Amino acid sequence: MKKKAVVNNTPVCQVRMQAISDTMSVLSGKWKFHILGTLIEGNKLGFMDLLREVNGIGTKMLSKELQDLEMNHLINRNVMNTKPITVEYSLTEYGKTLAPLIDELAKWGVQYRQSIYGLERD
Amino acid sequence: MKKKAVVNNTPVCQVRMQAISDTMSVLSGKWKFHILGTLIEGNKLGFMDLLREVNGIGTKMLSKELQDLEMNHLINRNVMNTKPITVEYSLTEYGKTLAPLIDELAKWGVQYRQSIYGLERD
DNA sequence: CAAGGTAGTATCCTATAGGAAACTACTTCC
DNA sequence: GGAAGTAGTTTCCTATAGGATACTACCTTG
Repeated sequence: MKKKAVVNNTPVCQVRMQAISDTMSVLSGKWKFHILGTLIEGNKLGFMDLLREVNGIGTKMLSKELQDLEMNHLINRNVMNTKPITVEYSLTEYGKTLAPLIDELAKWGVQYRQSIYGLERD
Repeated sequence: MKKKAVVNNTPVCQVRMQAISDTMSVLSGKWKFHILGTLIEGNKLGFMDLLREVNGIGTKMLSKELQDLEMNHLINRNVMNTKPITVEYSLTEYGKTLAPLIDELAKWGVQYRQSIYGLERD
């Protein structure tokens, strides 16, 4: 009897693995989830707003990550016609489809922290 | 009027950002989602099974990531009492709580790919 | 005209994530 | 006894992610 694949090498399973890679490559790096998470809460935010809200990020990374997200049509960059020029970053409609994923991420993190500090059942 | 935080610096918002960081640190790296995703499908898998199923991973990375996951109580490592010694990796009950998150990740990836290759609405 | 706000760029540097390949150690099959 | 399977470990190497810092450029306010 020849050794068969243990799980599925059916299309559906290949697709699943591919899909995980895709999502990870779009949301790669240390900051994208934070930025998106902040924009979900904040609706429309300027560059300096995000710099303040996203704890620990610097201008270089913020600038670069915002460009990445914009290129993938997850956020809008709107240069406003104000006296000191301001820029409004916001989620696109498409970017909003990430909300369930990010909520799930946050939900699990909350419950993870509880499982460690709440009850030391080790 | 003093400049106030634009979003919320309320506890709930701090907690959310913290939670995202927590989840990301537990699931950091290139492979953890793939490994967990495979174990969700495969139930119980050996080292070589995982090496075959997780496309592109090498022994060093697989070994290291499995150790990480085990340390965080997300997977079990069971050395079986077989003739050529085998090891069974499986999700812990706690690890299974990641299923919704990973499903969400995969779901979004599938729909992302469709949005690119399906309809070129650029 | 200096200070402070807006929104970034540019440069330099380093820690580390992760790949490739070789190697251990044990067993069973042919 | 050599090949092939189990499950890893070790070493060496490099690309790059990301931090710190300084800088541009424009506008407003005192």
